[in-house]
Amino acid sequence: MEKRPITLKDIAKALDLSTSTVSRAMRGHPAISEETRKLVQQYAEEHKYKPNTLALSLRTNKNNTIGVIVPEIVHFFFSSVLAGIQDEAESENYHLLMCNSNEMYEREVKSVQTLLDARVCGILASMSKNTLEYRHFQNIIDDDVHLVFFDRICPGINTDKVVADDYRGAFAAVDYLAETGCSRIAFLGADTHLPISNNRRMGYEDALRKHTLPVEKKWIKVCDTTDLAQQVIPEMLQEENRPDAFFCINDEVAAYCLQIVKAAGFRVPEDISISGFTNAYITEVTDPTLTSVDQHGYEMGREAARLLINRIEGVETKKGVVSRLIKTDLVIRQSTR
Amino acid sequence: MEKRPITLKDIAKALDLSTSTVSRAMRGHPAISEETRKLVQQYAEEHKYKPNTLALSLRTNKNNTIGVIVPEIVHFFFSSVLAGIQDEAESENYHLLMCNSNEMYEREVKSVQTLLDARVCGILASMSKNTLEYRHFQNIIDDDVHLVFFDRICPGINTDKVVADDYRGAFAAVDYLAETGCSRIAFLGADTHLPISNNRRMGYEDALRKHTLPVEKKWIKVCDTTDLAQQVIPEMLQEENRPDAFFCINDEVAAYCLQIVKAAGFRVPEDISISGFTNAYITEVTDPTLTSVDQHGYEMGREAARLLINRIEGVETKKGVVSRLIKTDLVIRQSTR
DNA sequence: ATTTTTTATGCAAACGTGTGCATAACCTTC
DNA sequence: GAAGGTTATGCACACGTTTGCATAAAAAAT
Repeated sequence: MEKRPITLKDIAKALDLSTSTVSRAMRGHPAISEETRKLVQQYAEEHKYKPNTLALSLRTNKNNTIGVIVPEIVHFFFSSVLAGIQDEAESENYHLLMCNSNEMYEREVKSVQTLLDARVCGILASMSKNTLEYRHFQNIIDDDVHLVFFDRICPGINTDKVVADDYRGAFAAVDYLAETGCSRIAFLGADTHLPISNNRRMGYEDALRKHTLPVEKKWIKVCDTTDLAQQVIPEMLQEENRPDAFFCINDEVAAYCLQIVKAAGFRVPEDISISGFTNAYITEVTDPTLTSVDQHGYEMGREAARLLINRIEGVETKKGVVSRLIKTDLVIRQSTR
Repeated sequence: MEKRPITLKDIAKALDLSTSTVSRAMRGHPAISEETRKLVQQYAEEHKYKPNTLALSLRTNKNNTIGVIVPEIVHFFFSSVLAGIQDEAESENYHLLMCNSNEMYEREVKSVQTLLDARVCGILASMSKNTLEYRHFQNIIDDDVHLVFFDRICPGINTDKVVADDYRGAFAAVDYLAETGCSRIAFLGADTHLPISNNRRMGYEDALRKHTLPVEKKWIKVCDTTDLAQQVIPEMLQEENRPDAFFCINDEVAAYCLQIVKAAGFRVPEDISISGFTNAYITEVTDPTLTSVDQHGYEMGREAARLLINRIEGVETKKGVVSRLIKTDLVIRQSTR
């Protein structure tokens, strides 16, 4: 009844050879005669021999698996990154162990534990929003497991990272807004401890300065969820000196911003311009369609996976930290003039 | 330099015991004295002993890993399912090995191979659109690996499945369209060999019959991508007897349909009603927002994972095929009257 | 005091591979 | 024909666990 898969030992017994000979024959060791090599390989082929990866892993202490921790799965950007990681890993014959922190610190810690217990060769991680304690990430490094951060890097940990060029993306978008006549440009960002938000804000501010526009505190808000959008944006619209453009940290906020602005009776882009960030699918279905900054998540995923694999296999030998920057591209649609 | 993780053997040596005793002490075997048990467990705790899962897997021939094959990752519905699978697997201490067929038959076959080679305990799969040959799925069963299909089931393979109640979802949507005064309701579906499409079409037809509306061939089209939408919908709008409602197989097509219909000068929902399927994120950002049928992807993922794990652990003992139906819910928004 | 039972521990094999070393057989060379 | 070289194969162990069986020591029963 039980159909046990065929092993090297079985082949050895059947062909009256030792397992070592069979093992060597399979991997084309030079000290094996052409004759027996063919014999063994043919027999293996016929009986559909599959090396037991578990045994192999135990032997070599390498399981060819890399772990991924994302803060969210149902998310255009992160799923794009995941797709890139997946493709790169697959082409290099690595398996993918996926964990989802769900933007919760505790689950992030647990995910790290899970991956270390599974003895992965390396970990790709994007930090949860509310993670302020970094001990668990340090544990990875202390265990001599390679670690590469992508997008949401961890400021307290000194390790390789792949990030989008947030500064230039933000600069390009705000520069465009200013050039098309907007002068009161609001920045809807995330918590200041997140580098992605800070970098974009610097791009935003520098673009304003380039056009000699003032950097006003009241136009810079933490507003990175749709809930916050419902709360923050209406208030801003009611001020005597309301913004004439919104540069949003992500496309969801931008889409909600668009709805709120329209509902308040303003025309987009004639009265108010709006730009998002990510260039997610939804930018094409709003009315008007949304201008956004493409983050190239797929490429970021590929790049991060490649870097990690290079580290694992010793191809990347740089002693210090390797930082890769993924270019960002402004995609102009109808929500800006 | 090399920081080798501590093993049972190390503990044994340090405490001058045999590895077997240490092993038993760790797992609370009754034939071990309270004294040594505490001694061992404390030492293990202090030295942060972690059982080597690879060795364990080899020993028990179970690696506590389940494989998932999805046709697409950057996809609201599939990523929702993935999130559900992930949560359920994690709570049952199973790892997740993820594969992405990218709607390509060849990659699907390769993914199955990958997962079988990795010796997963079971596989969750949703079929690629253009898969017509089922040999690779049969291989899974022949290898005595558990297999559960979700959503896009494979008609030729006799195994457990979890699907949405497509029939009732479609029925509810079309019923609603008819009740709100639509009488020329178009069905934009997928290829007929996909059960999800057929089931929805049956729901569509039955709802029409309930309202004694004719089932017209010319209003039933294969149109499941945005590319096809651009091509099919304008033609339908130009006919003398144009549809006054579109029931679309997914929300992307519905969103594009909405754009096309609006661009052609029709009002939604006054002139033409539109309903999607899935209840993805985009339904809330279009203008008007989109009526859709919620497929509860997350629940489907959880249910599928639970069923698979029950099979693996022998909890689910039913001899034949287990079929689970996930309820669907019509969510009414502004694109219908 | 001897036998039986109980209790706690160790030995050795197993899971499927890979590899250093030994060895046997064959071939070359003088 | 013996020494040395080459070629092909096998032995034994290692990776880290678990587990059936044997066994030593202690306790209980006769």
